[in-house]
Parts: sequence; C-alpha cells; structure tokens
Amino acid sequence: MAKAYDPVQFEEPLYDWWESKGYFKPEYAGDKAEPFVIAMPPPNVTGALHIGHAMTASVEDLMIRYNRMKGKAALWIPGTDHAGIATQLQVERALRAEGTSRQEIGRERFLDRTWAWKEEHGGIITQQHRRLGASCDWERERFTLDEGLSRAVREAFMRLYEKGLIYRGEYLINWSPGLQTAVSDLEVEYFEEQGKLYYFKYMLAGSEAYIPVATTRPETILGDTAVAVHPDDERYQQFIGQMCVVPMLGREIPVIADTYVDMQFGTGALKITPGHDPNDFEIGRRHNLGIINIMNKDATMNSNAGSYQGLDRFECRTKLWADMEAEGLTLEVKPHRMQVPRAQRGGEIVEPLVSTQWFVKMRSLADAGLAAVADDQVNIVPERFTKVYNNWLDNIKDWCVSRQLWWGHRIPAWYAPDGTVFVAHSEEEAYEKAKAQFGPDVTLEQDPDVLDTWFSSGLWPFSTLGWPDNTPDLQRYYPNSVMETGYDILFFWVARMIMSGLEYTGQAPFHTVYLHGIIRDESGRKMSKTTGNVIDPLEVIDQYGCDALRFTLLTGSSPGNDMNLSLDRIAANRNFCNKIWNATRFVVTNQGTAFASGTGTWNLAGFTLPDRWILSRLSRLTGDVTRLFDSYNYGEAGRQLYDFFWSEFADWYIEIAKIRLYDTDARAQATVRRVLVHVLDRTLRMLHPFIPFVTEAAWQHLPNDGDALIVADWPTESPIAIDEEAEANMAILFEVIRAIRNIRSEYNVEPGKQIKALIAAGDHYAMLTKQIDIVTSLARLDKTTLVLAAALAEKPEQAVGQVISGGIEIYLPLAGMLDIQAERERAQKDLAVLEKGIAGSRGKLSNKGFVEKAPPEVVSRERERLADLELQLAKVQDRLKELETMS
RNA sequence: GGGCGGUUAGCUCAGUUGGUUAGAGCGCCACGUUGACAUCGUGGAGGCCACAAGUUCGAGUCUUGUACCGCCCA
Repeated sequence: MAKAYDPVQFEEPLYDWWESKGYFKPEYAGDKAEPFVIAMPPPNVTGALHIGHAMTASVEDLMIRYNRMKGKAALWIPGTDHAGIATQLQVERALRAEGTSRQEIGRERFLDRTWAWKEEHGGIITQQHRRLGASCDWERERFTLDEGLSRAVREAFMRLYEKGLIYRGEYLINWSPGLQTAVSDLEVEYFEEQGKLYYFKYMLAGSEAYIPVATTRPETILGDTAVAVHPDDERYQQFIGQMCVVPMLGREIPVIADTYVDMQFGTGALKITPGHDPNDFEIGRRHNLGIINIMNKDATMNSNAGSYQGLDRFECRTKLWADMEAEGLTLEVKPHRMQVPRAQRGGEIVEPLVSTQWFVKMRSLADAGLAAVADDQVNIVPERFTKVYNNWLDNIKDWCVSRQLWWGHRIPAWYAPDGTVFVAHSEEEAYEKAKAQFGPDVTLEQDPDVLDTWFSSGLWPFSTLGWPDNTPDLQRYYPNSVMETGYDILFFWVARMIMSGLEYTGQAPFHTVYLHGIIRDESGRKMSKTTGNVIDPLEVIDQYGCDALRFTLLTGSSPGNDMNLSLDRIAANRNFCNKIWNATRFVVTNQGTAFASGTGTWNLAGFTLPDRWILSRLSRLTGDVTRLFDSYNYGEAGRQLYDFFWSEFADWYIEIAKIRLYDTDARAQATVRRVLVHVLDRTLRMLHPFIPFVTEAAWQHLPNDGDALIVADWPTESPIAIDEEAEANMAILFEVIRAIRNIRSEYNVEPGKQIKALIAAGDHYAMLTKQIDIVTSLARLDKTTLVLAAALAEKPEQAVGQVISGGIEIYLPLAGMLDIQAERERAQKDLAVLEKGIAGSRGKLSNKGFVEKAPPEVVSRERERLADLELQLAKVQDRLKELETMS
C-alpha cells in the first residue's frame, strides 16, 4: 500500500470496476431479494453538477449502498430532466450569439438544435455523478423526453382529461413577458422591494367630487373596471352605486362595495383591475365586472390603453402619471415597501394577465395526497415537513400546466377548424375521433403549447419503470421505497409525484420521503455565481477526494436542516480518510506471513482485556449505527463511526496492539492480528455507504471472504460480545495512562524518556498487575523500577502525585523537578473539584424524591459515584497533609 | 398575517426516547522525527447550552412566553 492516502489513484478505477462487475444492478441480489428502490431526482439535462446534486447523490448512494449490503435488490434509477425553460433559454442564448433567434429558424429547426444541444451537453452531468461514486443502474437511465416517458405523459394527460380533471380556459395567470410564457404560481417568487404608492383622484361622473385612490401600478388604471370601498366606510358610503371616470380614457366605471377592501390601507378605496391583478380578478367575478386587458404579451400596452398603445408597461406608467398630473388628477407619491413578483427563471417582473391556458383541477388529487400522508402510506422525514405539505395541499389552487415554449411535451390536444378539441394519445387517434364527427376531410391543428416540465417529472417514479405498460420492472420495483430530495422542491415535485402516483397507479409512489437541507457557504449565505461563493464539487473532489466531500455532506448536518459547508471541514474529513488508509496499512503490514482470516470461529480464551474491550465497543457501535441508519439518522451514525475509528480503534487499540505484535509470542500475535482485521473489517463495512472508495480500496488489502466490499454483508451486533467489565477496566487503564501523561507534560518530562512510577492500585491491583505492560508502554514507564502495589507502605518523597478514580494513587518521582507549591495548588484544585462533586451527589442522594422516583440503576450509579469520589477525596486530603509537611 | 426552523466553545456544528463532569472538527497554547499516519501524536486552555417563567427528584433536551436570525406560505 502507498504511504499516503491518494484518492486519485483508486477512485475512478474502482468505480469502473464496480460498474463492470454489475454490482450496481438490482439483479445482483437475486430474484428473491426484497427490492429497495430510489428514483434519482433528475437533474437538468444540460446542467452542470453543483453542490446540491452532490448532496442528493451522497445521501441516496448511502441509502442504496446500505440496503445493498443488507442483501436487498437495490435499484437506483438515474436520469435527466428536459427542463423546459432552462434548456430553451440556453439554446436561445446560443442562437442569439449567432445573430438569429428561434422565431427566425422556426419550431422544427429549433427543436433539432435543442436535441443536438442535449446530445452535446447532456452526458456531462451523468459523468459527473460517476465521480461522486453514485452506484446507480446506468442501464436503466431515463430522460423525460424519451419516447417511453413521453407516452406516459400523453397517457396521464388523457386520463385526467377524460376524468374531467383537465380543462382549458381563460383565466388570470402569471405571465413572463421576457420568457413569453405562462408560469405556475410556484414559479413566481416574491421580493420585498422599494416601490412607490401613487395617490390620485377618481372623479365621480358629472361632479367635482372624487374618491382618492392609491395604487402601486398606475398603468393598470387604464384597465380599471370599478372602484371598490368598504361597505362600512362612512367616508365613501355615499358614492356606492355612482359612476367614476377613468383618467385619460373617460370610461365610466361603478363604485362598488366589498368587504375585501382594507379601510386602513392607503385611502381606503381600491381601484379594481380584474385583467391584471389576482385579487381584483376575484372581486371582479363576485361583482360581475368586465375584464379589460390592456397589455400585449410582450408587456407593451395594447389598443385598450388608448393613446398609450405601444408603450412599454413602465414607460406607460411614467407617461400616464405625467398626463394625469397635468390634468390635476394626482395627489401625491409616497415611497412604499412592496412585494414584487418575479419569475423564478430570469428574474423579471411577472405580469398577471388573462390568457387561455390548460389547467389541472387539483382539489380531488390534493385530497388523495393528503390522505396518503395522513394514513401513513407515505411518511415524511423529518416529520415536521408533513405540516408544510398539508398546508400547501389544503390551500391548493388549480395548476396551470401549459407553457408557451417549444422544448417539452407538446400538449396532446388537436383543434378542428371550428375550435372543437380532440385530446388523444396521438395525431392518428385525434384524426379518428375528428373524422367520426366532421367527416373524412377534417384538418386538425395541434395545440402549439407544451406542458410544464413538472408534469412529466411528476410521473418519474413509474414512468421510468415502463408505465403505462405493466412491465416486469414496474411490477418488481414499483412502488419505490424512498424519495430523497431537497425540501425546496417538496411542492414542485414531491407532492405532485404523490398525487400522480395515487391517481395513475392507485398507489403511493414511495413509502418514505426523506428531505435534506440546502447547502450554504460557511457563513450561511446561499451559494450563487454572482456572489462568487460557490463550491464546485468537482474541484473539491480533485483536491480532497470524493470520500472527503461525501463524508462532510453526510455528517455535517441533521435531516432537513441547512448546512454551512466549509473547505476546512472537507480537509478534516480527508484527514480521516488518510487515517483509515494508514490504519489499514498498519494492520496489513503487521499481518506477518500468516495472513489471518477475519472470519470464522473465535477462541475466546485467547482474548486479552483490550480485545474484549474493543469487541464489546464494536458490537455496541454496530447496533447503534444500524439503529441510526434505520431511523434515518445518518449523520449521527457517521459521527459515531468516525469517533470509534479514530479515538478508540486507532488511538488506543492499535497502540496497545503493538505490544503483542512486536513481542515474540506467536499465539498472542495471531490473536491480536485477528482482532485487528476483524474490527477493521467491520468498521470498513459500516463506513462504506459514507466513503465507498477508501473503504473498498482498504478492504481489498484485507483477508476477506468476498469479492468486493460494496456487496459484502452489513455487520450484525453480537450481544455476547458486550463486556461491561472489560469496558470499565479499560476506562481505568485509560485514566491511569492519561494521568501519567498529563503529569509528564506538565513537568516537561522528555517525551521519550522512560521514568519511574509508583502506583497504589487499591481494589484494582490485580487487574493493573495483569495489564501493566499496557501502562508502561503507553505512558513510557521504566518497567524495572516500577512499583505497583495495592497500597504503598511509605509514600515517596519528592514525587508528583495524582489520585484518580477508584482511589488509585500515582506518584512520579521527579527528582529536582518537583515544585511543592505547584503540587499543593494542584491538589487543592483536585480537592475543590471533588468536594463540589460530592456535595452535588450527596444533595441528590439525600433528596427523597430522587431516591424514590429515579430509576434504581440511576440511583445506584449515583451511590457508586459518591463512594468513589469520597475515596478519592480521602486520598487527596492525605496527600495535601503530606505536602504541608514538605518544604 | 399564518406556519416552520435556528440561537450550545473564538468559528462551523452534533447532542435519538429528560439521568454521571455537555461533545466533535477547525482554530489557539505547550511538547514531540518511538518502525500506520506531521493529511500525525501527546497534553492543555476555552461553554450561565439566547433570555424568562413553568413541569419534574432531575431540563441543552418537555411546556409557555420574549428577543434576534433565517425560511416557507398568503
């Protein structure tokens, strides 16, 4: 093995080897194995891997690898999403650079261009997923625009249509003028921005009286169809039912009363523009008001805007206000903080606009989605997101699914010349239907729009498996097991998948939703290209290795919580990988010629105290880690493995093992070698889902009875190995060694120097006598001068002393170095700590409530603790007395 | 306006059902080239667990309220 951990040497070769051996395929586990299935959230096909993908892939790969090791048929389905708007924008940008546009080249050539673009850039992200160690079944990779998945989309649309759950109509939608398409409510983000509140006069027809009205968007005045006041508002009651005059246009509109109006806000009177504001749209419906659309799709004013026709919406705002000012209709302009709706893609201000679109009726679908979670068909982890999910579905609105884009699933609707709609699986089918109605000569035109990308990704858990056909894969791997993704797409994607799964397949698409948090930079800011604080996962992998990145992502946060990622932390975990590498190197190079097997039956008689201790700890760890995995607490599981490996196995057990390894007793050597291999083997197995590469690379150097760690069995705990006594005795040993090291360090004793020590071991005399080699070796004591006794007949002069648990006294005669004053201070300090502990403990034990109500084991533990503290106290008091007599 | 999360060491964060002296990494101080590892070892300093009440024998952990930060929904 190489001296230093160098992930570049083995990560990519190992991945290729795993893949070539077929380990990523669920078939490896055999027909009888229980399936465990995750559908990977499909990244944008032309996107590049970012840290969020790395998080998703790390968590899912961990789940898949764990379940694979548990013997399940683990299937992780990869794939990519066509990402309508995002991809179309990229291609349009490229066209612009060439001096042309999609309109210029036409729909067909544009789609050719986009497919070519997809072919060119589409493979990148899947290659990048390989760098992350993602053990997915690449032969089952899917793309949302594949023929099979497109069929699924048409089938789904048809079914909804036939059930009356899809309708087409003219409604107020969110229009993105720059993107030239409708977007759904979810694709609009609101930002609080500084705007202005414009106060002006709504003149009453044929009168000098006016109603003062305030608006943030004066240009919409041109589309007003009413002025609304609160029915109880004494200021305006007299005007209800009268007519007002729209400024500059002269149209007359009624004054209406509606309780929606907030008397406190602005002037207490509201202009109503049903064609350009969602709330006004609702009010307009209630009062049967007309809808006037004053804007074109490119956000310029149309003919309804009179002389303002042709102006951009913001130019119009300025010009109209200036004109009104000239007419004396304006009152004042105040600065105002307002919520501005912007498109999630592109960021421009979204315009509410009335337009003909396709919608999905959500109420019944949402109710099914709610029920599935309520009756535990689907569990959301962490549980608190259930409330968020419920809240969204409770208040669901119909989903605008049509997009005025070219890249996507074309809506399977065809129109006859008179506008009759035929929704069908295919053009042929549409014609069949149309001919039955209109005769053989009918010509149809397909709806030019495409579906929202999320409509197709909502089918992902089953469309990837062949649905609507009842394929063998669908039978075996549907429903999926876990849906793992970021909480930021709970609504966009997860909720819609649950609803569509229930609707189309009659089953919830997975039993568990696991949501991870968002990755931020180390000071908690969202990563963005403009801030320049993005951490590129591939650069990190190049620098530190994939395992370091994965371990950091997997242990750095708890489920559902955001994580601040820092390179320092990744470096620290790279060091952990190095530790694993070197510990393995140690174990391997010390196996001697007889390379012991890590499996088989044990000869318990040959075990020493440290053996029994580490095996006990290993067994506990195995149980704890498995339980943590099964309750989705992966971070905690990883941290426990880290601590065990570094602090217990490497720092203590390996150091102790050296004593026997460098000794000549062949039997003792054989035993310790075997324990080393066993413990290392088991921890590598448990660490494998976190850090697959270094563990596999290390494991390949160990004696083992399988081909690859990736398909090795997950360890089980062995209760028989739990050894309370060994753990307690080792704790004493550690304390003795630490106390000596501490004194040595405090007195600046040369680290390599073997020194004399006197130990009064009390009740632990027999145990310490047996284990004394460990103490002398790890604390660097001179064995020949060591004095170990139950009690010392005479306390040594000129020695530094320390009392520890069990009343064990340790003295290091440091001739000439002893500082009596410092010794007294040390003893005084110990005394104070002990007294404080004793006071607390006595307080507890003299409390009736505690003794009577606390569990017996807690009480007896407290009694033991008090006894031990009292024992120590007595010894420290003796020690202090002696120090008093010294000078 | 409604809801959720956070507040623990200088920094970044753990702390699963309440139970010894609250942990880790990084950073800091001191020492160290012992044959796995300086990507390391040994020792050390550092915390009123945001604040206030309450429940309990016992609260970082449960309840209520307050403050600040962040997010989601309207």
